Amino acid sequence: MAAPLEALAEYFKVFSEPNRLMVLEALREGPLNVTAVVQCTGLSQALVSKHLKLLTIAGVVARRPEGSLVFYEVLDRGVFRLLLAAEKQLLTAREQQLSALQAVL
Amino acid sequence: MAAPLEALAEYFKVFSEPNRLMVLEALREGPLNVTAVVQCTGLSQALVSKHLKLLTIAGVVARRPEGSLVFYEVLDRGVFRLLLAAEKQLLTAREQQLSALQAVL
DNA sequence: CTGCTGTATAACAGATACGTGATATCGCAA
DNA sequence: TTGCGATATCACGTATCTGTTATACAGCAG
Repeated sequence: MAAPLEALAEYFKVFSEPNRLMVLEALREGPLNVTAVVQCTGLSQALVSKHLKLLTIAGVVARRPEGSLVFYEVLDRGVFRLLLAAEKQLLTAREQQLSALQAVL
Repeated sequence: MAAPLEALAEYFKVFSEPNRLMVLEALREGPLNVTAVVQCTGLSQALVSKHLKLLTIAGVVARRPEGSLVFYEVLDRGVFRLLLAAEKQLLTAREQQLSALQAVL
């Protein structure tokens, strides 16, 4: 039933780099080719290519060559729900850090 | 509205190590002191201490000294929902990798 | 105080990940 | 074929992370 913790950890690692999240955000509104993502994010082409490859291997995005361009697309928009859930949980954590701090002061 | 991607990435990083997830799982059923977590997980005492410190800094668990023992407790059980959501999303990603593979074969 | 248990930290080695610059490859046009 | 734009990969330096060993520190018993 439970995926091994190693697999889960690896999946979390996919979203644990800011630039990779930036690439994902660029793809939020629809498929883009590499150059478009580069312009969207301001990252170097080589770096974008690497992150896109990782996201592809992780099964988060799909690679679709079209002529001389290569388009990438988010496969399941559920990842954005996951990002949102994490962000919400992050805020909760920050809140509780604060109240823990107040309990001390 | 949106937390900076850096903060979000850092939060994901918290859950991106198998041993840290193992420590979290050990705390699922309630507060434990360090030695109990060590026994639960089979990890070394120093390592458990490190991971617990990280989880504390991240605001995921709380540290509560009790006599000569130190108990750690998950602050918001919502993290377990997050873990579950991620696991589900991971399975979805695997599925779509498979169907993409079938589309090629 | 001394000693003991539990916990935290320091220092280190090894592994892993990131970003860059250069280069290779692909697809197409002429 | 050559040339060109788009994408991928290689090689490298650097930084970050992990786990271990050893040590330090805290709290309590005697």
